[in-house]
Amino acid sequence: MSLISVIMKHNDIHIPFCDKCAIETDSLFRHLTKEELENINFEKDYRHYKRGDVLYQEGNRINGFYCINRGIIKVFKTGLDGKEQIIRFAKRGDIIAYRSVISNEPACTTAEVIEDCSVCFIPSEILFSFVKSNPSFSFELMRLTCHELEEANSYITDIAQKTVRERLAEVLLHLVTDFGLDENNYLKISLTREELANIVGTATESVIRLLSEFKGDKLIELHGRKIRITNQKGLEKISNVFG
Amino acid sequence: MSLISVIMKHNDIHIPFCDKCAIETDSLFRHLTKEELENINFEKDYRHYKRGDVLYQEGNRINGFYCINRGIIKVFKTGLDGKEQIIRFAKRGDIIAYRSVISNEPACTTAEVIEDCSVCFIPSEILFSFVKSNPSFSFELMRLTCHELEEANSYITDIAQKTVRERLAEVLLHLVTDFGLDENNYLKISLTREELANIVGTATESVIRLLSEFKGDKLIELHGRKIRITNQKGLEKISNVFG
DNA sequence: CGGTACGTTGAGTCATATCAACCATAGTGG
DNA sequence: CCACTATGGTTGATATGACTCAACGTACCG
Repeated sequence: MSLISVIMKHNDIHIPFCDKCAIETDSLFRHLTKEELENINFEKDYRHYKRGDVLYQEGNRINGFYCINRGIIKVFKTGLDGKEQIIRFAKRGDIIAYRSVISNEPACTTAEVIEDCSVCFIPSEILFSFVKSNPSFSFELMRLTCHELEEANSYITDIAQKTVRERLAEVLLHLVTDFGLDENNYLKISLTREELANIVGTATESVIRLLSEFKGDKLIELHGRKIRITNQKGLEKISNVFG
Repeated sequence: MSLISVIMKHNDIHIPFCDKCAIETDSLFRHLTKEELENINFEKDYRHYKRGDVLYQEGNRINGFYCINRGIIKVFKTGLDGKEQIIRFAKRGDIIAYRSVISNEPACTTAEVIEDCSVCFIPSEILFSFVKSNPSFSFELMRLTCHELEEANSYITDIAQKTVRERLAEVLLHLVTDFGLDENNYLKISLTREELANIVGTATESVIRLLSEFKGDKLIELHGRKIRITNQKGLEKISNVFG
């Protein structure tokens, strides 16, 4: 086996270059200068995590933020009786933990790996310096935050006013737009029933019952954790997204 | 009646100076330079609204944001069947609508006056120019947004996991911290039962029933819309704020 | 005086949570 | 290799929190 093929085979262990990654993922970092990107490249730490690993935990002080290169992470808050409420997911190109860095407070969420991840860890000071010195980066970060805020507010309205049934349909559709379907219309992300319940904000049993109801109505098919979307319009109708 | 006394009597109609106001309210604007404050002062528009007036409506394009000088505003989203979900309140020193300005999207909330207001309207361009040219202002605005985001996430967790009873107690406590109590322990803000329901995310009747239950348990007293907090510890216990 | 908005109470219903039992699968260790 | 355990999934029975609907009271306002 030649050296080249070894490199090719294990190319995921090679540290990705921020400038390349920024363009590919169309991430926030595309607003950085060449010098700034090189700066991150030099300062960052490339790390690998497996399903179930915790990147940081609610209450932890963190001294940097994460940019996801590969894999999927769930970000959740822990409520009463330790029940998780999943706030968001992060995938390639997304950054997490920046909120705690900006507000200089302990993390108010926990980040746990759902699909094996490679992430870049970037020290707080780098973020601070970019925010101070690069107005257009700063502006984009602000836009990103505003966008998340708007999503959070929408979700408050949903969760306060919609039924569990409607919310579950809506969550499935969100997963479709965020993670996409494969060639056979299977959702690319797979979650446990409990995780689904922790997004929707309901009991695991309720998710199970509603999923099999959707299945009975020929809206989806269930193959273990893989969910096939067979009637997206039907889900949209249930979810009430358009009033 | 002397000229002085006329001025004194009607001093609320005189346009407040941003530099004075920024210091008094300890608002975001304290991070602006003297020149920038003078710039706002020159460009801004001072407006008055009465209870029930709408500053801007969901879906509107807005070309500026508001800084509240006096009064109280509720900011809400309209859900299914037109039911309001109150997202936040704004009072003296708070700014609203900045999110839509930053993301350059139509407003995703409606702002309506709860207590007669005086507000300064500041054109979008001013905000943009400050964000671009004043990193410390920009940073503080980002912190503010992050703070709101964190609050929204907490509320999602609450609303998904707590009972209406717990949430109502929690909302009352939030109103205490945000608006305070007068010398007789009456909440300084008064809301209709429906408005309370639209914060908690429940039906008006449920709020009424629970309020009179709290009253029966000697936690509060009800005198029309005025609510007297007689046992704050009791409310804290019910609200489950400390696990 | 009638009208309108808000507040209150009661009765009935339903969606959803809770509790409990059971099955399937995979990993572990003796 | 098999019992053992843990985890996740499923189903049924039951309980109940909260919503809905409806009626009525109250207060203010022109």
